[in-house]
Amino acid sequence: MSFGAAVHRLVRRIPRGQVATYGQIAALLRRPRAARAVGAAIRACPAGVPWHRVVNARGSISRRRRAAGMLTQRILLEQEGLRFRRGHIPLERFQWRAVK
DNA sequence: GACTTGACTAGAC
DNA sequence: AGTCTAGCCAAGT
Repeated sequence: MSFGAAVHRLVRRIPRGQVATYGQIAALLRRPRAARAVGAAIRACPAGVPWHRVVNARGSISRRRRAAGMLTQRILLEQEGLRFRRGHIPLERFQWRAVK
């Protein structure tokens, strides 16, 4: 199974109202230094994958080449009840605690 | 199969 | 507190 497919499978498990970080996803896949590659994988994720629940290590939305998607991500997260404080989501409260 | 490209990160200044 | 840097790694070309 490709790395990308593994990322998508894992992202689908993030519950509504919670978020995970790129580095966290990488670590869960036993590739602790592949955070960047996680971003690349999420860039092309299939429909149905809650890609918006993945944020950077500070709990904020990462910059893209084209900023359009950033607002979309924020809106989707707020629709799930998450609130931004000072430009970021407080991870201590809303980060997904994966079992594995 | 050799570059290039980032939706990354931790650390240094 | 804001920027910069150096590693990193899978995908795309």
